[in-house]
Amino acid sequence: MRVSRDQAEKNRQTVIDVASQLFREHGFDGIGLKDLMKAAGLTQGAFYKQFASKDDLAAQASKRAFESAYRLRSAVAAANPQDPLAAVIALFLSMEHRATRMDGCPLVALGADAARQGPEVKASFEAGIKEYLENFGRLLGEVGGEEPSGKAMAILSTMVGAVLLSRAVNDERLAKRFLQAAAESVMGLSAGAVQTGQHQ
Amino acid sequence: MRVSRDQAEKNRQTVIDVASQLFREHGFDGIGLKDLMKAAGLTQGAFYKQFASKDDLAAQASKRAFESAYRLRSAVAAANPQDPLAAVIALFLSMEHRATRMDGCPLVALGADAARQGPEVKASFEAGIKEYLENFGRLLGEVGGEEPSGKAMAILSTMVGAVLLSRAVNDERLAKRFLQAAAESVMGLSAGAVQTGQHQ
DNA sequence: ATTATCTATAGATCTATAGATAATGC
DNA sequence: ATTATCTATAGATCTATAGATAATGC
Repeated sequence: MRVSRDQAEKNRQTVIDVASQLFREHGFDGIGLKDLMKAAGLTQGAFYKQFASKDDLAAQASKRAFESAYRLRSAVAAANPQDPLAAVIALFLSMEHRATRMDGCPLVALGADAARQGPEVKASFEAGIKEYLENFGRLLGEVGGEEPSGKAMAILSTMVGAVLLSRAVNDERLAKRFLQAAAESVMGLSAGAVQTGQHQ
Repeated sequence: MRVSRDQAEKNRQTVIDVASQLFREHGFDGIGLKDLMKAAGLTQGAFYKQFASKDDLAAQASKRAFESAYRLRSAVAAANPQDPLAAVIALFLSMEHRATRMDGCPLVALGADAARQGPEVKASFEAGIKEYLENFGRLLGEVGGEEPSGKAMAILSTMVGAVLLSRAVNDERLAKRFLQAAAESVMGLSAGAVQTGQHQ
């Protein structure tokens, strides 16, 4: 029954990965520990050797979700050196992003849930939001001031709101128009940004 | 024990009102029927004479939440005939709105939850979103075309995202800056709107 | 000897239903 | 006679814990 420490650590990472997806899909309250552990290939009994509580897992899974969102943005930016910001915006405001809650932005999927959670989860979200803002600031060609810029905050707000609203309506045409309207608005906001061809 | 039909109908309305607030506060999965009925001054047993299921109540409570949001927008617009749009925007992007989830915009509080709910709840949200867009279209001075305008969609997306993000961070200063950045961006988008002094 | 995972379970809570009760509505 | 609400409960599920098991790590 017992596995090696190496394997135990791998199992723990799998639980966090799986939880980061299933929480985004069902909400923090929409899935139980039994189903989470089963999806990770374990039983519920193993949970409390790995995590202090469901809240603890929620905080770690949130952090993980922001990490994979960051990795995806970086990869897309690197693949489009001529206009990395436009590429990141297009990815965020795509119908594919709307369709894949499980792998999408945690702010859209869990932002409202996070506002109701304990301090651990909220800390993960606050850090994730600041990372988004720094990231956008750099893509906008801003010098790395310590304060996030209003422009970055407006862009993030618009994109998060648009994907949220596009998911809340069944009408696919309306959903698409939300994403397009946000894209136009955000591209307008980012116009005038220095195009250095550099990113990260 | 039995009450008059009049009183029974009043009780039903109270349940819907209370649920529209408590769902916004705790999420659809964050509060049970027992607590909802208790908050309405009844016991859980009375629930199923009034509603078909929790989903049914969720759909009706969502509709009610959009109605009271609409009433509030109308009142604020009527009280500020010189610039009703600016007044509605200022209300939406206020720290008071951020603080009162229970009485605030259902899109911010429950938009992500709604995307995971059944068709009844989603229908309430779709109708509520279309109402917001028509409302903003009129305030922008647009003639009432059948299609919501991209401008109205961008404004709604930005405001919903900004309040959502402002609630997800603990840092009050950052929260305020999100709202301010969104206000500036949205006022820029709405510039050029016809100022007729008429509303509704 | 230690420990990662398992099965089993405690105790609380969830949605939904059943039957009793007491007031309304005819 | 009808029925709105109550108490009580069924059956499922939730988080968390306890103790058994079997493999690792020393």
